[in-house]
Amino acid sequence: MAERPRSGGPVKVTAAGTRQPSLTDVAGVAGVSHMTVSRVINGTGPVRPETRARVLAAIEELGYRPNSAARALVTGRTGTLGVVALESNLYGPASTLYGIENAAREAGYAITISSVSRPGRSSIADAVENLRRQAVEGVIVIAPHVTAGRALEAAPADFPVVAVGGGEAAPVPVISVDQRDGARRATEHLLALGHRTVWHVAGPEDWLEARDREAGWRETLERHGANVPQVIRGDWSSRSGYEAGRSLAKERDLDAVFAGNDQMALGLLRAFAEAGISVPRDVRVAGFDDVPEAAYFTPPLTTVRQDFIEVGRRTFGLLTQRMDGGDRHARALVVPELIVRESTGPR
Amino acid sequence: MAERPRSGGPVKVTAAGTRQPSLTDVAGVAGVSHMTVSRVINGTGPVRPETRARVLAAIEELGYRPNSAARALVTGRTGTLGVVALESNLYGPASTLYGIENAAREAGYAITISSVSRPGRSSIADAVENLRRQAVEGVIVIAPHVTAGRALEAAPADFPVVAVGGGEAAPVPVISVDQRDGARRATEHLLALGHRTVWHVAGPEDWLEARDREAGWRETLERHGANVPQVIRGDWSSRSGYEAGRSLAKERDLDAVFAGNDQMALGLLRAFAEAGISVPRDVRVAGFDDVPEAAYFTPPLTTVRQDFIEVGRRTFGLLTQRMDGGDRHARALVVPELIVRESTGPR
DNA sequence: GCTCCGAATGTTAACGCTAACAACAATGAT
DNA sequence: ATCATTGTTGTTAGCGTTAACATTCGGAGC
Repeated sequence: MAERPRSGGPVKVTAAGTRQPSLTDVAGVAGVSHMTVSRVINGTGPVRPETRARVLAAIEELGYRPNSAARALVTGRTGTLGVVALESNLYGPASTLYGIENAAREAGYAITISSVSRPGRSSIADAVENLRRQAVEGVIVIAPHVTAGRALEAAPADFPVVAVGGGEAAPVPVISVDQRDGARRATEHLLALGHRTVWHVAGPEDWLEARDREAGWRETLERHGANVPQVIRGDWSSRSGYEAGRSLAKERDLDAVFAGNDQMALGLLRAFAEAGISVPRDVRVAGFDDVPEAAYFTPPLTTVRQDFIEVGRRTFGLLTQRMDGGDRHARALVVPELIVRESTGPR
Repeated sequence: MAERPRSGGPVKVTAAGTRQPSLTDVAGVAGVSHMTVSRVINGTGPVRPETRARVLAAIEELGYRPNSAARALVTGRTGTLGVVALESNLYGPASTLYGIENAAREAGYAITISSVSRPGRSSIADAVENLRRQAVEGVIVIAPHVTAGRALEAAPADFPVVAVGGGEAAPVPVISVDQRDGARRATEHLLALGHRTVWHVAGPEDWLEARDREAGWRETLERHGANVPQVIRGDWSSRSGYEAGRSLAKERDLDAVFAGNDQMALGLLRAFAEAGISVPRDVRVAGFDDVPEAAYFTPPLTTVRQDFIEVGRRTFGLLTQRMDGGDRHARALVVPELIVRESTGPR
């Protein structure tokens, strides 16, 4: 029953103002060395149960909180990952962010974000540099943008960066949803309904997702020997979809339209309603993303669902692999799913 | 012309593997002491132009990056703020987050996020504690939730926490949009169109915003001597709005409905369309938030716009004030704006 | 020619923590 | 009884940075 004296020497107690208690303070109260306290906290090395209890009590009493800066300094690890996010309310990126944050938190990592208002080669590079200055251990770039991919081509080999949904050519691991496959599914679904061809309202040209969806649509039409109409280009917004719809409404043999995302599909529906074109009776419409509202559009929208939470989780997985020295050219594909609703329903 | 020798003693060059260069390494290359390098980097103290140039060259050459952990350890400041965000794709919270991140970045702060899947007393407290362990200098809680507010009541006085859109009773600075006023505007707009009363589809009871909007609606009706119909409760989702719409469609003298947010309004529109009820001819509908899609609903939705970017900016401002010892009971209100569209248009 | 001053630089000591090794007791084997 | 072994605790030395003080040096003032 080694009843040690409750305090050894002159203990540096939280006296001068508001200084946070340190390991040494706890050690003083518990009557042990600071090392023993460290061992209790980290579970490294053996500690006698009574000692442990005494230390835990002291920690509780002082409200001790480990100093992460000191820990990071000595271990060289910060336990923080950076995410470069496009500053937008687009459903996909936001969901991906939460997926990543969840997976990271479970694994004991914190997430620091650096947002980018307009993606561009230098802004992405700046954001990454900004995060490196925060001493993150790795960076995830959510920027499904052509220029983002280009920015990543210069990614240094000695620092782990992964990209989600972009930068196919960059020497960093990439995880993405198979946009082509999704577009193929939507297009084939429309063709199977007997339409001779399918129009397409594409997203902005500098988005990889937009390109891939367009490519998937085009390939499918060509494979089926269908005529490939002129692409109409939008910017993902409902407004641009609306404008596309206004010009499409003038088209004579308009049968089916595949929109690059749900927002633009909404704009289409709006424009068609105004023009007295009934969906699905006169024209069938499909979208992409399956935002939660899509089921309540007028009419409910057929669309392609992407599992963003899964994307986030796998992205985190790819990053940890990369941090452990994994391949710079790893790739992962998430397969989307077609959700059929009334907008492509029976007439 | 003090041409010092290019290297003094045995400089600890980046030799053993991948160790990052330190101040001392830079000092060795530049032929100065590490303190001079520190002064060049931080702009503290005088340095001769030639010396500065030499140091900058050495920094460039080695690709030196200051070690933020070491800096944080000695200064006691991490330059990081924490944000507790509700894990949702709701338009408002996501926009607020970006507003905060922008303002913070401009001021040289990094943002660490900790998301919370379901708000609750302990989960919020856990998230805050989690962030404190990351040594953030202050925390912003975006959780317009009743329980969130309650969790903040226990917020320690020695650590700066601010809340956005919640926790009216908590001893922390709060910034919020004037929900009551927004609801009043929408309700009065509908009453002014000649309706005897206005129905309300409210958000979940444990959301403060839902309560405030409901209160604003109720007050307005009472002030105008209108009958106050039974509130229908949703959960912000389009699905719940749709269900509310189905039951409202059976109501006999249904004239006008004020939905607690735009998503639920969308559900209403859908249900009414299915029931053969025309908006705005048979029923007028208003929403809340002005999500970007609202202008393209069928019909375009009258709604109350909140400036979330402004909210984010002011939240950051309030936090920095608080960190400088500002009042724990500061409050800030952002005034919303009514946007009139076809859903409450002429019949 | 000497002192004094300020500009420029250097030296030393923390900051709070973990890694590495040292020390000591109790335990069991010999 | 002796010695290695194991369990438990302590001591010391950094990690890379900034704060505080010390030093050097050239020129201004007398």
